[in-house]
Amino acid sequence: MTQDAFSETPITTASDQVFVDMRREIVEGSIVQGSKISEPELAKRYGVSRATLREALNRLESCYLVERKANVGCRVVALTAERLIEVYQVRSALEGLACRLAADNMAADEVQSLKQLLNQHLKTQRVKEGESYYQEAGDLDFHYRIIKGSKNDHLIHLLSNGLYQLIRMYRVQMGMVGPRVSKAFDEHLAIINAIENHDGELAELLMKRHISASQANIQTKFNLHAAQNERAEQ
Amino acid sequence: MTQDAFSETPITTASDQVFVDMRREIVEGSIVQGSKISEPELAKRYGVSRATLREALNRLESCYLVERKANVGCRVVALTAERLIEVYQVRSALEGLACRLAADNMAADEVQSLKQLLNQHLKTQRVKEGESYYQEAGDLDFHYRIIKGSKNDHLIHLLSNGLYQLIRMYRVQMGMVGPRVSKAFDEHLAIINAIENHDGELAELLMKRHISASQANIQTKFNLHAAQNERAEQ
DNA sequence: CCCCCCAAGATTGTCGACAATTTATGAATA
DNA sequence: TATTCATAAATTGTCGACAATCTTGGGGGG
Repeated sequence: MTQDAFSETPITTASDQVFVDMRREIVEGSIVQGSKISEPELAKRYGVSRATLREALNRLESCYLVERKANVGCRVVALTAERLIEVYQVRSALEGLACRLAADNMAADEVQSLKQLLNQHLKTQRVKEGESYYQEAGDLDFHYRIIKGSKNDHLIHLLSNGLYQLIRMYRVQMGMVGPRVSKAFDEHLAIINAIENHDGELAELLMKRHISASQANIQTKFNLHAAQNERAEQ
Repeated sequence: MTQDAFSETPITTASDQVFVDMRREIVEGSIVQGSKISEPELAKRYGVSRATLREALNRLESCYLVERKANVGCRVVALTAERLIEVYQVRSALEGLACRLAADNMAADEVQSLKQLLNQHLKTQRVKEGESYYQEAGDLDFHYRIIKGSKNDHLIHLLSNGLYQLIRMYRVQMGMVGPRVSKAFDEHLAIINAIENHDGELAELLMKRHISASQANIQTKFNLHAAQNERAEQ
């Protein structure tokens, strides 16, 4: 599974392409957070007309990566501590729900496949100790499968097309490569066990706790970042 | 508070106007659920160019009122029983969260104002017995204030600009004027009391239960509707 | 010296037309 | 008669240009 796991959009039209490209650049920070977006400039850069670019901007707004004001323009979302908290509060509630539903609705083979994936991640983790593979792609993959396991299309859309790009943006730009790898693995294991036992209540609780831990982890990095920036400005 | 309580968008541009107009027509059923949308036709009807109309369609898609397929077109969302369940599962989780946060973050005067509003609704309800005023506008108002009381902007946006138009669409088109009025009032009272006592856990629980009851109520109407339609088709 | 106002420049919103794709129509074949 | 394929019609996607709005810079008045 690639880093574009959550973008299941088949790219047919030109604005699709621009949307996907811009999304990657924003998430990775090539287009810096908080910066203003000039329509004529970017249209030229991507080699499309302004109408096509605006179509892409609309979709980026839908997934909270840019913000728009009438007659003023677009700017990339700013990664603040407050927003991080807000997003994670919402994420916790929604993914908790997804987890509870998955305990009822996930097919047996889906559960088995996910357990297998976890084991595979464990191996990979041992081999590439210290690498960010597991934390980045592996973690996303795990969460994504559970979300889909909820079988609630509205919820799936809300999380994969709505929140996760923003979450990834925080993770990538904060440089999430911490020592949480092994801990996260254990937490993942407990969650999948609860799901396998169809214990929705427990699964929800564990997922919420897992996400809280993840939030605390990012927040630490965030403060570190902020401190660095302050020092740099002096 | 009007029925447009959840549309806080100041209408500056032409596409804003089309967006608001179309949203009302879709929610109220003037543009029938499930029907295909012809861009040239509607553009002419609203007296704007296709570009402007498409801008509005993009926003309608963002709040789940229309669905889009590349190179095929737009159609109004279809009100199915499955979707109703999905939406209410999400609503329950999100508004439960909002309620829990409101118990911590709502200012004392906001709480007082809300209690006052409830009493006012009680009076109005007695006067206009059987009218749908309370259930429609009053209920929306109550929920909206709590959502805003969460002070979580992301959550507020997700609910008011995202879910509530779709919820209203179900309620309006199912003709929600039931006998749940007095029951709903008691439930609202219990919720606001929990919030006043800063008991977030209880407030969340009560809100989730309140929403479940509301869902059951709509679902009954929905089945009635479906039965009627079946009979009509024979 | 600061503030307000006005004009010039730049940016966004809107329009009509063209290109690309999908859908409808109908003739030919099995 | 049902099916398939090719062609025509209609719809969506994209473009470049114009209109409306906001921003910037400078000059005049307090």
